[in-house]
Amino acid sequence: MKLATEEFDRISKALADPQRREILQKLVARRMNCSDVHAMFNVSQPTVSHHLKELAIAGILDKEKQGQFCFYQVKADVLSAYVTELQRRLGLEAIAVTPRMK
Amino acid sequence: MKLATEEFDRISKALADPQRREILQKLVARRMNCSDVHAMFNVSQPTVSHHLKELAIAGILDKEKQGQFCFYQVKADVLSAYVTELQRRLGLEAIAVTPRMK
DNA sequence: TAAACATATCGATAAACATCTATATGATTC
DNA sequence: GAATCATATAGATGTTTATCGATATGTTTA
Repeated sequence: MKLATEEFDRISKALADPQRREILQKLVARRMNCSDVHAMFNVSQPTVSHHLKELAIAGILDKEKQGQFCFYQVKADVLSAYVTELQRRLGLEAIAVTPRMK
Repeated sequence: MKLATEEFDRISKALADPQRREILQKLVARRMNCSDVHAMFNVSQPTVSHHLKELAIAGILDKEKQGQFCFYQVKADVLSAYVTELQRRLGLEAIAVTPRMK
């Protein structure tokens, strides 16, 4: 999977915020809905919603609506592609990066 | 090499800006001084100086003064450590990342 | 259908930041 | 030592952004 420059830029920016990185890390462990995430952090529900949206727009979260709930899930292949591209740009050995789990 | 959370945060933020990433990429190819970098981009000299400072504070550039010139050089080991830590946090296989050249 | 719940959007605010011009500092050269 | 060059700092400006409270929208349940 090849990332366009625009996508790469978006992801870099999405990963720049510590709060967003923490949210993402929780979602790496398991798929969750908005209120699950909200319960884990000391920020308001709109703030969580905003961050999830940013991560989804960046393409690293998949959003799936189920009734009144909205589940967010990490797109490991996009993250892999991002890290690979980052390595390339930084002049590091481009070892293929694979998701830990299927 | 293990990165503290604070260093990791700094680097993430340093890599969030496209202009800074482009500057960094030029420095990956070869060590340069400030005016060399300045000549490559359409931003003012103070802006270049600012970006180089940010990258240096983040720990991914080494700054070496030689007379009136100031050379900046990529610290590949720090970048490697950053990418490795990023992979770990993103739940990707933690394959050791090594610099392309010694 | 009314109440409760989950999520998103709106509008505001304060802080961070990328950039500029002007200037200071320090090194080289004539 | 005056002029020139390389870099850094100061101060200002406009933009982006992280966050909030209030509210809208849509869904489930009593």
